[in-house]
Amino acid sequence: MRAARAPVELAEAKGRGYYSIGRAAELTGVTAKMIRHYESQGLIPKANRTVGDYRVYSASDLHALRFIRRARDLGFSIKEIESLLGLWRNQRRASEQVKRLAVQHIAALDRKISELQSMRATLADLAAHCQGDERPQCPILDDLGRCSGDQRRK
Amino acid sequence: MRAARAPVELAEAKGRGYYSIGRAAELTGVTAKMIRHYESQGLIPKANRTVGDYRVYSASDLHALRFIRRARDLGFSIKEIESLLGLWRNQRRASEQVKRLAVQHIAALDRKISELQSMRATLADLAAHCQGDERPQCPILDDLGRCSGDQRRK
DNA sequence: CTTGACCTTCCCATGGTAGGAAGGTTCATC
DNA sequence: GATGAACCTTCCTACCATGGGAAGGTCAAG
Repeated sequence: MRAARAPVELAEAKGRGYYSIGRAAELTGVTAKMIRHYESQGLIPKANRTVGDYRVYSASDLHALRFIRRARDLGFSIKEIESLLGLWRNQRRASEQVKRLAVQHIAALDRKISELQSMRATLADLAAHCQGDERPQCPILDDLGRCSGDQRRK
Repeated sequence: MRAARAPVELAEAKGRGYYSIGRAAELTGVTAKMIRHYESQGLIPKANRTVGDYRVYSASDLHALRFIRRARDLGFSIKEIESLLGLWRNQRRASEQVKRLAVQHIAALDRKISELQSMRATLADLAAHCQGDERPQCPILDDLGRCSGDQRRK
């Protein structure tokens, strides 16, 4: 029997309900690469290691990884996820703070969406006027090449 | 008719209708940084230089830069712009080729848009159920932390 | 000749993800 | 107890478009 906090062997860790990084990746949908990356960025705490220096993850570590995965699927940036994780772990948070982050993010998504929609509309309009045949005449290129109004960026 | 390809002085170049990189940037909305970058990437040909090694741009160079700027505003990638520029310069292109690129890009924009819309919808739904008050109970965090279905990536 | 605006090149950073090389660990099977 | 596969380790590179900044050269005007 090994003394308390000394690094353990992989098999033993598994027996105690720990998971290797590959298994954690499978179970959470976050690649092993990204788990290491998040650790190096400080988004998640440094994982415990076995004697062979393998990372091991507990069920609650997996829980956090799933949280991250889900938040990324919703388009939150790593910084935002850092905040969300903080609130998640803080039992005394006010849901108002969480909602504020969510609402801000919704607004950001809306901005992105309407930006893309405006591109799409312009391009669809151009394409609609293009014959799309073997002739060289093309309103799309004509438009792209035209000297348009204000060239200066915001 | 200008005698040779010998580099000229800046003042002389300006007199002949050439523009410095800073001026070109102002006039096209493409920053000087990006103009150099595009040149290094081969998107635009190497600029002519003065004896002092300053880049100079002709009116038609500016035209191409505006083309690039406009295409980027429409969300085309550099690779796509490379193709578009090729077609633009080729007087014998078929407008069909241009249209195909445009249509493909519209489809890509549509995919992005609906991806963002789906994120937005999920998040708005979560936010709608969150009281947003001083209490810690929060459906947004609850959802993020919940073990959802299939974690494996495509 | 000096000043200051403008230019040059070169390096570094962003953000999120992935690929790969070179080498060590674990574990099951012979 | 050796071998080989599967897995892990660290470290470096790349993507894409953009921008920041340093160190130094060029140019026009005073």
